[in-house]
Amino acid sequence: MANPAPPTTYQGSGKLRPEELIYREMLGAILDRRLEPGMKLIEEDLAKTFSVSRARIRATFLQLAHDKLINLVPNRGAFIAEPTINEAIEVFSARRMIEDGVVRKIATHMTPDRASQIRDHLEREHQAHHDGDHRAAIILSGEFHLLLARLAGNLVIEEFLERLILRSSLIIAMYESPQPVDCSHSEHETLLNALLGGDPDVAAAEMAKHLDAIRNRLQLHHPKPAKTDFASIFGRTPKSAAS
Amino acid sequence: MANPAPPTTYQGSGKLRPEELIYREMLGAILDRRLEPGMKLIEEDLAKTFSVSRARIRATFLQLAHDKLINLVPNRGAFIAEPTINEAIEVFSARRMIEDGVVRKIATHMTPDRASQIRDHLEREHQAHHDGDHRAAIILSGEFHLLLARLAGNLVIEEFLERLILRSSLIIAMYESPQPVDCSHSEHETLLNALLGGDPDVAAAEMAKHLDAIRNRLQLHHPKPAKTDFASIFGRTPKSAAS
DNA sequence: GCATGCAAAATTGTTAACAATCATTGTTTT
DNA sequence: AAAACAATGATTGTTAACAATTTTGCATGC
Repeated sequence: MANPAPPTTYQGSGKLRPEELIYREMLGAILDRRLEPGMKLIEEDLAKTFSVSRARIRATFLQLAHDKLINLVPNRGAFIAEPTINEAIEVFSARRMIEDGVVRKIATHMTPDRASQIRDHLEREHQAHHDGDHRAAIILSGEFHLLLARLAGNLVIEEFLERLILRSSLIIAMYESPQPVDCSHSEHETLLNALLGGDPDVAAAEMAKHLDAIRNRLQLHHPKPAKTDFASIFGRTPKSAAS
Repeated sequence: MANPAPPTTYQGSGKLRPEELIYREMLGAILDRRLEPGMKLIEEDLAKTFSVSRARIRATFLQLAHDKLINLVPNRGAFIAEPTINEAIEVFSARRMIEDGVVRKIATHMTPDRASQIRDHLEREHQAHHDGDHRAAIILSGEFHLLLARLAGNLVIEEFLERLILRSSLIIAMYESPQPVDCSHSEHETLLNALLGGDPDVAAAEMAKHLDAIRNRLQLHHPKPAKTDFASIFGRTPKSAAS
């Protein structure tokens, strides 16, 4: 009894809730490395910064933690995630698995409309490269993969891959080589050609090659110190420092 | 500066936080259909039921919403999710994609230890069937797929599939045929044999067949009314009723 | 000098009260 | 009678204060 009303509609349809806004704001800061891995996030400071209540910051933390972008430890607070090497490997391995299915589906169901959507995106990537807009290039590079997922026509996969791509971005930010990573925009063109070929095996192989290439560009050996590591800053080895 | 301490450890290691407990409690109620799709969840009632603050219920809602088990609509509250037919199709399609990769990996990397783990699980499924413990059988059936994901050795995939399986369970609860669904425990044995065969293509095909079989056992046409539908209860069609 | 223990400050976790919003019921108007 | 309108009650959203915990700084003793 007392079963009042059906929910009817979906939640966040039109306008952006402030909660979502803060999420994206922090996300951007993380990917820009203005917030470095391991850094502590103090609720009250953030609340004042964004002019919202602490409760909302708390809710945002839960979202970020669910996406593995921060670590939430009880009674201690929130910290920017520090993906381990093993985690990095697993994320890219997972993407290989997922995107394998994605490109296979697209390759066997290519249409002129889809092809032009991909081409349009590549054009934007090319433009960003030409303009030297490194940040935009990185973002567009991630969105390329997201576009493919969308074209595969499965919202579940699309949402999952979106989170994986965000995680990948954090990993890339944490492990990228000193010289800026080539955003592999030319590899995306190669991929489009493979997709147009229509052979799912070829397309899948190309995607696997691409993801491996991204991973291999990382320096998955010594993560950048990130946190205030005075030993490396001052070039001497501490006698009994932490860890 | 002021970058005090690294997070060091992972969050929920040993003991179960009350938050997690409430999540599982509600989850069980949803899968048991004690909480029916579309039903409204009132914060204060739940808070009193579990003897916690409303804030914690709120946090739990966020988790459940992230896993698509409830819908959160602003200013209106939380409702048990009512997966649409299209959503159901996409969830199973996504599982096909993921589990394709999973069984391929297992088939090509089978070891005696892994095989015996699977056999042990099948034994438990068999036991549940024999005991007529329907609820246990359903849970074990889901955990079979989760075990395969674990054996594939990728935590990212494992966690994602866990959520997908929970969603599947809600879908099954919502769309299952009047007579209880055969939990396909024999199909799992067929799958094990395919995995032991070592041919990834055969194993993948068997998994696809299995997932399709589950989906086909559903009645993806008329979702059970669930909510208080007086029109159907009293057997007459309202003149200008909703929808 | 280094470790240990204690006190103060900072931070998170929790609770309770208040404000805003929505659903329902009852009333009025056309 | 049907639709628009208004008042009530229930429920969510927000804020602020308080309690519990952790971290930090400092003093003490070895």
